[in-house]
Amino acid sequence: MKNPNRVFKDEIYEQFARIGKAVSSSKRLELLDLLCQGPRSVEILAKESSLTFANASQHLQVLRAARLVEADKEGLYVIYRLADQNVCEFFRSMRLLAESRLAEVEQIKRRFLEGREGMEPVDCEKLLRLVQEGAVTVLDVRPRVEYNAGHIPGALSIPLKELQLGLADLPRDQDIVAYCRGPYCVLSIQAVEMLRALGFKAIRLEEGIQDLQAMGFPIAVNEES
Amino acid sequence: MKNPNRVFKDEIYEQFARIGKAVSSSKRLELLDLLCQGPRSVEILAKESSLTFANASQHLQVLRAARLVEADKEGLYVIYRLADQNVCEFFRSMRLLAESRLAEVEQIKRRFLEGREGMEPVDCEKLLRLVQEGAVTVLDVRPRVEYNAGHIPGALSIPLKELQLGLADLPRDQDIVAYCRGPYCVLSIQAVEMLRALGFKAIRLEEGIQDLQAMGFPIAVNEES
DNA sequence: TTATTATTCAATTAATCTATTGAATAATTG
DNA sequence: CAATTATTCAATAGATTAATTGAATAATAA
Repeated sequence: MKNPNRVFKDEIYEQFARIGKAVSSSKRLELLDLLCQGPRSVEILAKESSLTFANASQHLQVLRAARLVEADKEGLYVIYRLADQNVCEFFRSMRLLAESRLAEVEQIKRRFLEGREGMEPVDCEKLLRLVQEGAVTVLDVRPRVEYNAGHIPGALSIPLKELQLGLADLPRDQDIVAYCRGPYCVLSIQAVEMLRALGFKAIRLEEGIQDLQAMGFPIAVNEES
Repeated sequence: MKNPNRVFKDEIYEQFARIGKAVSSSKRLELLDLLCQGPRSVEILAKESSLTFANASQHLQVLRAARLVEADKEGLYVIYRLADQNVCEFFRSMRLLAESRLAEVEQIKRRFLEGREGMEPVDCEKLLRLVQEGAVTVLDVRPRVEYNAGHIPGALSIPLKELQLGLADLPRDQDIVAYCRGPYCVLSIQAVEMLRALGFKAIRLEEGIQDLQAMGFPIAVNEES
């Protein structure tokens, strides 16, 4: 039972499993997905993922122990961020694997969109065509910090919470394509529903910035002030 | 507590976590790694991973429940295989993430190779050069079935177990580059040690077929008889 | 200094996972 | 048919994990 080859393999796969264990909880995956959008404080992460602070903090520490995220204290806040961009790509490949292998994902998505007619998203190739024709306004409804960290070039930033106030900036005669963090972020769905109710022609882009980036589309960044 | 957006997110991330749970055990990762080399019976998988049959069977069923592997009964044997090639790529990206983020992996590898002088592997760019110069014999020491499923073009197949018998086919005046399943498979290390003890000039390639394939190198396949 | 705020720690409980054992099943062979 | 072989199932004990609660810490503001 002490064959050195066996010990070696056990130790190595045990290390790989550290990554697996870190991503084996739905809440940690949600936190990781949020962190793919940019660094955040525990407080914000906890709110966005409907966790208590203590609970979010514990999950973040598990992610940190697996070296997927890092944290720095900035004044009163602890700011967590991805340890590096590969983590974001790894998360994405896991998501894509789940989407392609687990029929339940499609099912859950369909059930959620049930009764919301015309919520079928445009895909990003089509968006690109529309943009090039100049026939469309692209609208980023994520919080402003996320827009600053990376957005579709030329997109307008109106966070969902401020949408009521920002209506004046939106054209009534053009299609509006709203996007947010990706297929499982509901901000763009809410934005489209709201805009339609107000008489705008709004449609939804399913992909988030991470997806577009991975697909090779250009991304615009605003320097932090 | 029944906000439909929250329910949707919980359900979606719970699905993603199915993949994470499946790869959160070191033994399942070892099984998955083996299956990346090709389909196997429970018996063989159990032996290679030092698990009891019952235990291997249970782990394989967990992998199957996450839809990462599939199984078919062929006569007396149940043959497990990867559900699709993306699973192999996902495993590889997880391995690369662990290698880049977890210093312990490098440490364990170093400790294992300690005392085995000159076991530093050649990298595959260098191998390519050597092959093109015709100055080298490439030796695949994996079991014959794995060789048949995919190997380096022009490589000689002598499974480690048959190496003693196959020595006559090996040149004494040329470098021999042995390879196996990858950096955590010890077959090529054992082969190189054995060959050196017998006076051959042997070196090791760290990468396995999966890595070479992912890097875009050509792979040769023998049709099954 | 005290109070406030954000985060972490510690202890508990409930739930889940792992390895182990031995029995059950199912296909094949004698 | 009985025996053999490969695999799975079921039951258990031990270990690990997750959520909850309330207290502790650490930085800042009053």
